[in-house]
Amino acid sequence: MPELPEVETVRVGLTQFIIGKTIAGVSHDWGKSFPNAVAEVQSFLIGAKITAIRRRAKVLLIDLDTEYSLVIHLKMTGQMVYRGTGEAFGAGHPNDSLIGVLPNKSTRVTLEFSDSSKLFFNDQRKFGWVKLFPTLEVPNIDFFMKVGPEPLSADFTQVAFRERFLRRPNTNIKAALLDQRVIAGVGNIYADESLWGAKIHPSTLVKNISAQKMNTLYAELRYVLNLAIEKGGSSDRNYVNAEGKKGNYLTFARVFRRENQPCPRCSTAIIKTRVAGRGTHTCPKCQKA
DNA sequence: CACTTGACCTGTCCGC
DNA sequence: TGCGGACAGGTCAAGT
Repeated sequence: MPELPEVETVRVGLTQFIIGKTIAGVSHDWGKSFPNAVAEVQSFLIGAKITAIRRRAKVLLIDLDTEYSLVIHLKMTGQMVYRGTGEAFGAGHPNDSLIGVLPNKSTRVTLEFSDSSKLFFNDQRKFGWVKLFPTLEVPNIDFFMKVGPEPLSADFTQVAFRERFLRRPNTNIKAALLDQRVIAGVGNIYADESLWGAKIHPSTLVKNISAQKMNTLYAELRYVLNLAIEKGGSSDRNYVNAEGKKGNYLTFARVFRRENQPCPRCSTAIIKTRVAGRGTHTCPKCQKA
């Protein structure tokens, strides 16, 4: 799913549902989805109470009072779906039409809490994972050592934005936006949406983009990320929030998944091409190569 | 070193 | 209706 706005939406939902709960049981059916040893899980997870839910880049962190944290990456198709005490886990649940009976064939990890409510990690493509780390070691995970700044943090300025990108002058701007070491949290949807907003062609080399255009991109990126959070993220296929509900951003999208539809600015038909190895949506008139 | 491609998986859609 | 191929929100490792 899951770019910054989707993971943030899940974080807010989980904060509402599972803070203060005690983990009573864990099960998983796919080693790569939850690679920690069983003994480790027993020692540091069972009986632990959830103290906080955090997000960094596209990664979700569930902090426990054992000073361990669950570190979760949803990759392309991951879901974290909560079902409360007294809610049906299958037939009868209000979200059945979307998610259906849980666990389902995509469920890789299930956490059961002491009040019998449950949290399901579903992941059709099995790229995602849940790992257990000592909370203090989380910042030392290789990914976190390399990842760039949060684009929505209050102290992330347009000057800092330009400086980060100028470290990759010979890369095309789309690849640079997707590179988590440059800035955190941007994926294919919001890369395309923000480049359309700034009228920049995705293949343009970073060094050939003016400071003024980069300032516009900074503003457009923050605009689309904030709007997407407000709309509960984008549900292109699998993404759902902690309640199992879809996000609404794509009804507002200007180019993503809108090939052959009119550009909202100039009515030219949106085209789909391939840039940086990814499906890429542009207006051929507004975004000149 | 910087940049690109393939691999990791399952499922769906599209053309023949 | 079946089958092969391309493609899907993300990262890594390996290749050039």
